[in-house]
Amino acid sequence: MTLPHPNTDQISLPIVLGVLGDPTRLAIVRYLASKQGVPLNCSQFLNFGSKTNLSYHLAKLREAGVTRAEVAGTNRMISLRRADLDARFPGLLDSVIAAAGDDPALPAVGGHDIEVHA
Amino acid sequence: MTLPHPNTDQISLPIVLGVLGDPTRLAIVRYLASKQGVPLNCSQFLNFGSKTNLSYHLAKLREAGVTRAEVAGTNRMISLRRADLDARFPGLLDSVIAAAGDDPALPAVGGHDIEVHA
DNA sequence: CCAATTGTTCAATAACTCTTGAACTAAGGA
DNA sequence: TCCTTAGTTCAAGAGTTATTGAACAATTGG
Repeated sequence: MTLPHPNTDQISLPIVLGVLGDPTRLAIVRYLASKQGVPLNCSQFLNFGSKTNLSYHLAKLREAGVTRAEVAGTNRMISLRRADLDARFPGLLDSVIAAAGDDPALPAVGGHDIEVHA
Repeated sequence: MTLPHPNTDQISLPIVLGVLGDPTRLAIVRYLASKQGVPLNCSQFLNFGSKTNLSYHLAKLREAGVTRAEVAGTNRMISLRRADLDARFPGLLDSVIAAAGDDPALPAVGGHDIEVHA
């Protein structure tokens, strides 16, 4: 029941760059980075289009080695593979996240905070 | 007769990442970086596919703000916009180039050195 | 067991990307 | 002037990507 992930040495630079070259995915990565290593389930960022589309983009990120998805019941806990990416491409993720933070043209880091009781 | 380039503040992160997420263009960038700021004309890297295709990829790089192309007679002198990219996305270009340098799966930094007399 | 919740997979479609050859423009040199 | 050299533009093709709704699987809770 575990989902397929590349291991660290299989992560490819052009694939990672290509995957990050999409505004939706960049926003997802930025959102994950803003949560400082806490894994999150998908429903916390349903701002990113339809359910199907989010699933599609999360699969792209996972298959590229940018994120990790762990199955927890009916949820998938998504986290950034910070350490793996830093080991493979030192400084890359940090500079991308920093650059994304400055860019007002990007979709805002959405994700409603969890509210008990709506 | 000058070709269109974005100015520094128009350079977009997702576009730059998308443009760099192609092995051919990454190889071109890597080649330019290896020449340390010396502008080059196109014919020096005709290893990158057909003439048309090289023109296509160089236009992508230029339009994204990654390279500058200056017209010099019948040649175009191509250079990396290092300073502009560093100003806009600090550390990004360096980490990409460093990462590309380690990746054996990427096309080699070709570009035949200019030989007088074949 | 039945229903609700989470997320994936499938099929379809519109849009975009890469690649090519042929035709073109523009500058330089004999 | 005519030929060559350097690149671009055009038209077309194959292939890929992003997006959607419908149908599906799997877990949790009554």
